[in-house]
Amino acid sequence: MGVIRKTKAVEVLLNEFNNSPVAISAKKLIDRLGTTFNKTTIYRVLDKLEDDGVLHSFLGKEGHKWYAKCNGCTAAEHEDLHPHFQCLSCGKVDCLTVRVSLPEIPNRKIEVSQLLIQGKCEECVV
Amino acid sequence: MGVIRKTKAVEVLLNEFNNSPVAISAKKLIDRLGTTFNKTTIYRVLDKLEDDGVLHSFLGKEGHKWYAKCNGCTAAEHEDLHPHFQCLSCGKVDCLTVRVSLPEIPNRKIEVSQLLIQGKCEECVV
DNA sequence: TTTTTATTGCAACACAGTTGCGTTATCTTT
DNA sequence: AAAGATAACGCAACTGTGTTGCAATAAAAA
Repeated sequence: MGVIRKTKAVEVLLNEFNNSPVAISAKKLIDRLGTTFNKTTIYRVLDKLEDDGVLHSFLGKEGHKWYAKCNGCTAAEHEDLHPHFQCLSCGKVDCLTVRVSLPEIPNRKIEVSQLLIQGKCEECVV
Repeated sequence: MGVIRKTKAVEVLLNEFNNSPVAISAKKLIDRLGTTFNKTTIYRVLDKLEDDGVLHSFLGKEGHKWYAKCNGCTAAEHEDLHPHFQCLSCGKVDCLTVRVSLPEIPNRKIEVSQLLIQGKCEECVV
């Protein structure tokens, strides 16, 4: 696949991620841009950007999909194995820069992995 | 909360987990037992067993809920921080016995964490 | 400018999980 | 053992993300 045409939707969505250091959920993007673009379009553009290695996705608190900019991923392979931190108070999700060492698992082939850590973020820890 | 009454549904569901070394998804339990019990009942019993520290839950591949027996959890606190392995071919989910050391995260309070590793299980690796 | 076809919007759908409420079953009290 | 209290159940209708089919539109190629 791959993003072929530079459309308004692609441009606006990329802009959202360039202006945000944190991850954004599909739902939030629809809340934000749903009057300008149809939700179907938003879901489809996010899908494509992920296939292209521009964004990576993961599942947050309630199984909802979140997206964030990739670092060093290609369309061929998503290299991001970094953990995500979701605040249980404000809902915010950060990409953590730490690398996690996966445990040894005999006889199995690891393809993807995602580590979601939940708790209270800097602002919500009183 | 806590499971108070020993009903048929509780008994049958506990039995499912006692006979299974792997995790089971809520959906699969409904497929299996949906003619005997209403799906609402199944969801509610699973909820309760989790509150009681009998089962722990986590999110699998598509954000679906999976349950497995707890080891050393109490109603007060779920101690299970072990990772889960889901096979992308057959869908099976195992609880891994390895402990994962979480990365240091300054200024944040970690409450829960879940590590889902995906790939091919022993039987599906050719 | 015309043609090609990727992308969009719309409406309807899919489906795991939830909620309200009247009924039933379990446990307690007498 | 029977009556009363209430937790648990079944049912039906509902939520809310996310998806699909298809006709209309717009980006890029010819």
